[in-house]
Amino acid sequence: MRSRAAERTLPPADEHAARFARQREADRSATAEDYVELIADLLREEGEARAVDLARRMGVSQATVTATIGRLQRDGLVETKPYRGLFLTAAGQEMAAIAKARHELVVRFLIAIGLDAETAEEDAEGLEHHASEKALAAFARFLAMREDDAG
Amino acid sequence: MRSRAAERTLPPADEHAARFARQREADRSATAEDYVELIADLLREEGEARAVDLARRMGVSQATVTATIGRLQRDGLVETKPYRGLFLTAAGQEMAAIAKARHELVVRFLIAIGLDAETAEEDAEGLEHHASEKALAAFARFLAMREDDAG
DNA sequence: CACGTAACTTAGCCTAGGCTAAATTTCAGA
DNA sequence: TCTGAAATTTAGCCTAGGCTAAGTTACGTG
Ligand SMILES: [Mn+2]
Ligand SMILES: [Mn+2]
Ligand SMILES: [Mn+2]
Ligand SMILES: [Mn+2]
Repeated sequence: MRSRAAERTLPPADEHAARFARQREADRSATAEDYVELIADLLREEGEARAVDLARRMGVSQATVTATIGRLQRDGLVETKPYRGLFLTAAGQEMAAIAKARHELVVRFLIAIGLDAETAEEDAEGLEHHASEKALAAFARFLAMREDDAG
Repeated sequence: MRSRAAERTLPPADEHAARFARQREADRSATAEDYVELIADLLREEGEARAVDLARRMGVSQATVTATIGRLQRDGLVETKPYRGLFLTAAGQEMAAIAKARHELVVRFLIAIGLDAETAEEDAEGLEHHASEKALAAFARFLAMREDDAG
């Protein structure tokens, strides 16, 4: 009988720990992903990506942007020409493309299950960093299936 | 014609910033949620919640657990009787209940859209902290609808 | 009952990512 | 060309959340 495992037991400790470790890993890469995605968007839509605009759009001080950009440079994702705005390395462009594709997939999926567009965008900004490849594939399948029905 | 807004424009800066701010807020509360949820699980399933077990299951050192518990105590979520394990305050129990319900809703939803149980658990550990109330409601609707179909 | 081990805490360190205030640099307009 | 405002950087600070190593404390067992 047991309706919906209310007495779900705890997983093995090491497996449990691995889940949290994966989550911490995702948290660490989230900032880099958001920054390179934003830089790519600004380059495409405004022609240049300035630190001021990053600060404004991230809701953060310019000093914070400078520090973060320093880390992104150290990690080979961003290049700067002093007082000339920001550019993405090949690695940065690749990360941005992946981040953007993932972001848009998550948004479309959330809208498909009934969220309004603005909430979908808000939630996607966080959710995108924690969805595994398998989850993204499931989202894509769901969207594809839905299009078939509409076909 | 335009198939799927490839030229999606950037949102207003303040709205954009608000999304990131919300995400940072969610990140800040994630640790507390995971800890109180785990403490509640351990209390229920093992009868007590020891710091050692938290460390093992979180994949973190005992010193880290001590420090984190200190913050949770400061924030009125946890109580400790020295060398007697951990307990939740009323606020802690409430947060744990909400976290657990949300966790399970996310897991069920992920399974419903085609994820295997283990991946669902892994992803839920991160996703749960970034799904808005509206998103959770959409997940619940989806599950309810699915049960109707099966009915 | 004492004593070794496990549990816990403390001390000291680190990084990411926030902040403000104070330089510094660039650039456009008078 | 000069000069002031805007953009950027630097300096100095903070918290969360990690770590290791070195104490302390409690407890079960011989
Ligand atoms: Mn994001
Ligand atoms: Mn994004
Ligand atoms: Mn979690
Ligand atoms: Mn959880």
